Amino acid sequence: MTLQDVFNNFIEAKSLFQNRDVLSISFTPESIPHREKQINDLGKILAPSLVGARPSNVFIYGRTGTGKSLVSLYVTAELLKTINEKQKDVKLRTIYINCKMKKSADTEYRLIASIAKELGKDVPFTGLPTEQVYKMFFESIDSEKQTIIVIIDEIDTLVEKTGDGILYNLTRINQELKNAKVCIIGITNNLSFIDNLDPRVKSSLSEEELVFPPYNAVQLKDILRERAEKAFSPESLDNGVIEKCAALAAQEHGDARRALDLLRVAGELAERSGSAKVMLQHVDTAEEKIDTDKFVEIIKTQPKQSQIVLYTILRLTEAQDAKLSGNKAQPSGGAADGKKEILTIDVLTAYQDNCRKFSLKALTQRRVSDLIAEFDLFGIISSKTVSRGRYGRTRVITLSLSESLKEKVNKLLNEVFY
DNA sequence: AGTCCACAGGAAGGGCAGGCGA
DNA sequence: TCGCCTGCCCTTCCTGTGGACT
Repeated sequence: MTLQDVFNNFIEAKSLFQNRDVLSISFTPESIPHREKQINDLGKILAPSLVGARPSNVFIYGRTGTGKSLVSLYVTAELLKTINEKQKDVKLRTIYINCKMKKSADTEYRLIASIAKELGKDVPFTGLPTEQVYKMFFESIDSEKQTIIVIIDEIDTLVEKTGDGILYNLTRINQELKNAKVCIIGITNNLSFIDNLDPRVKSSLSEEELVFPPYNAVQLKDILRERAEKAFSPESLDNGVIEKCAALAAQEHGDARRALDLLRVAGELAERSGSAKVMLQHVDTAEEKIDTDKFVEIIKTQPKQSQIVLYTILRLTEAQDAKLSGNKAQPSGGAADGKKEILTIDVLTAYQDNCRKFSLKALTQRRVSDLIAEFDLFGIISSKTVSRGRYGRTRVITLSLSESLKEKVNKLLNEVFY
């Protein structure tokens, strides 16, 4: 089959999808099922902006995919709509910033610069003193009588990196403004985040608090059904597909994003395989594919030093597995003898060997320790610090990749180093 | 009860790249 | 071009830690 055939087939084939964008994360639906209470609560809190008053700052908690960002965007959009229709003399602006977007708002400078940019000020990515950026920011908001609602998504990422000084500055901002009023909506999925904040920041940022509980399987099913109706052509889904996606995502702390991803990827897989319907097995494959893609993408984008650390852990795990299966073959040896755990020192020495092998400069133990911790955070390995008494404290490291994923990562890293 | 191990992980700061204004 | 600023990656130095050993 030539590439032209592939394209022709794609054009001619009856698509399972009507509008696949409906299943993407960035799609804003007309209604948000099972979030009526949160929408109303947030609406009540933000309503003062309709008459030009400053709403209380709000803090929104909830795990990923519980609709926090969606509800915030929805409510602010509705506010703007209402103002356009009924309160034309009131000026309201809303700004949405996601701190997890790398290089856009993960430092104090970048956050302020992003907000200022949204307000039409041209601020360079870097180069100016932070104080000057603040000044530009103040000027841009205080230039007229207006209310500005700033939604800061993944606010914990920002504070983790830069400390809570920036939140202190932001929550105090209203005392310095003459014309404008600023309201901050902080969104986080880290439930213990606010407890670690400076008490002054804590009290002013969380004047109001909203909690978004996870969706259960039934609610996820409703959400999926509504989206699927718009996303897929009629009769494109086999019985039980939606239920399965909902159930799988419900296991994963009720993450609607995950449910939508599953459905979308299952649909794409079905379409690619030429199936007339999305079947249950497509959902299974989709689940595996999503996990694989996530990990492979993370590993691919890591710097070389991180990759070599992971490569080392992979080699050590392999060597250990080989040893274990060797012991099984000859039971006299006893499995316990062969079961050597992988410790920080093992990784470090093997890593240094590998660096020599690939002519790379080896990093210090301190840094390698951080890289190992990063992989733990990604969920690629799992490590547990254990105290071995007289033999010190160390980390026991195990690879948490499935066999098929291990193979893929292995291939990827081999390509990088050979 | 005290010691000691082998780290974990915090703090401080160096060096470099990228970007700005003068 | 120079001086200045920020972000990032990294090192150095240091303190803290939990449990086996003495």
